Amino acid sequence: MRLVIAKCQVDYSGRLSAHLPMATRLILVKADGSVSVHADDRAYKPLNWMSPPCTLLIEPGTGAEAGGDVWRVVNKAGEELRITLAEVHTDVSHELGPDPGLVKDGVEAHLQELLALHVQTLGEGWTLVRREFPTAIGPVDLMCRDAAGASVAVEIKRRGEIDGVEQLTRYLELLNRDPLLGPVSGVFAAQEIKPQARTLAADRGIRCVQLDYDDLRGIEDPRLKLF
Amino acid sequence: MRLVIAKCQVDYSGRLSAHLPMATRLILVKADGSVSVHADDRAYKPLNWMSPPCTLLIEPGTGAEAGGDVWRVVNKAGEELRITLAEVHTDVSHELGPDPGLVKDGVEAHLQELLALHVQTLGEGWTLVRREFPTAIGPVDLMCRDAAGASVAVEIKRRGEIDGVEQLTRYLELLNRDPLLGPVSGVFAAQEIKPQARTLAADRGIRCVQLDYDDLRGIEDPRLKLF
DNA sequence: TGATATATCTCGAGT
DNA sequence: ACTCGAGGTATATCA
Repeated sequence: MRLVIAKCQVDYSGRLSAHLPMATRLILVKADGSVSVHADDRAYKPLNWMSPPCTLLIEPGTGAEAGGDVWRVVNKAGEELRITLAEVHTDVSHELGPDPGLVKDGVEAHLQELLALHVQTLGEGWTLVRREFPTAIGPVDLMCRDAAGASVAVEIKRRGEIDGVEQLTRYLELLNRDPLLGPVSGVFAAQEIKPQARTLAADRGIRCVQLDYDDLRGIEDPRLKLF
Repeated sequence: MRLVIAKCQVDYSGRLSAHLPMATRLILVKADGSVSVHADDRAYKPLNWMSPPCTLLIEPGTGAEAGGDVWRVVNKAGEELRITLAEVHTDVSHELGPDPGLVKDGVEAHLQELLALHVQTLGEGWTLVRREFPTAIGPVDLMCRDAAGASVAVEIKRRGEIDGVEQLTRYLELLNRDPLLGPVSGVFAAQEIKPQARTLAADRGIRCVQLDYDDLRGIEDPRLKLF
């Protein structure tokens, strides 16, 4: 990893064109060859960048002025990030080695696990038929039966948006062509459901259920509640 | 901007939980108080971060060992990024000042502007009714009339994918419920149209038009072409 | 402030 | 190589 703080001008041409006028910024060159340019705000997003795989070519500046070099970062798609250096304030390098990587908890897969364990939160007397119930166009998150024994397809999202409703609609359309399954209704379950998604679901006769991750995780054996 | 290269362990708890085992990484502290942790790969995305507005509290390590400090970065929502330092290899600071900011060209908004100015590229004798034509589920990018006076809804994307076709389909379904507008047909216009999107559009009777940004920008007053 | 749409989205998994 | 889905998406715009 090489860290350069320098006055620079940056031009990107590729999927779009973007231009950064001359100013002092941080330039990050990583071991995989990628380059990013950061201002002194926003944690997440660089002002400009080139993702790996890409190649950095340094063209020495003409004459004696400090900086002056032009860095050209190019990738296979023909995109180019061109950095023109004017004054270099800092230039340090350090070998970091590979990173052991990130461990996450609380993503959609966990919601599915938890809800599979507690389908009764969707309705009294409901039972789980199976997780990842296969269809021709992909697996339904949960297939359940309600207290009356009717089939219910459940689509789970962390954030429920319109796309998720469309997805469940496609499943339901397909599943309802199978007379053996009988009529299949739908439940759209998410930690957060956008108004648009709610509206579309209502229009399609799909029930929306808001999930609480901590509640689901905290559900105790109901027998314990007798005491 | 403060740049620290250090062996560190990182834990995030907030919208989910995430953990990074002890390893050498770059820690970026920006002037707005935001903090990000980078490995030696991937230009764009930090391993972990806290977006502004947030507060950095440094708790001195116990005893004499180098590093040892614990950094706690918290925001108003109660999310916390906790960085435990073990060995500090580099620690430099530099004042960057505000950035003049990025100038972009070629995004969807520009395509919409240009196409609104040149609806005749969609068909001889076409006219623009209005941009951002409102419907109950959101605005249609362009509403036009063809040479025969029939309504046409135009959805514009930089990259045309299946979602865009679904979106236009929803608009068309809604618009065609309004007998005053008469039958409304659809045009899906994009710089690049994925085969899947093209197929779905054909299935729905939606015409696909591939846009060329440079062509659109370069269209001159037709009268000039007489000379 | 909340909702909505865009993004050089990025990134990973699966085909 | 391409597609699809998820993301602590982030970010800007608009009500």
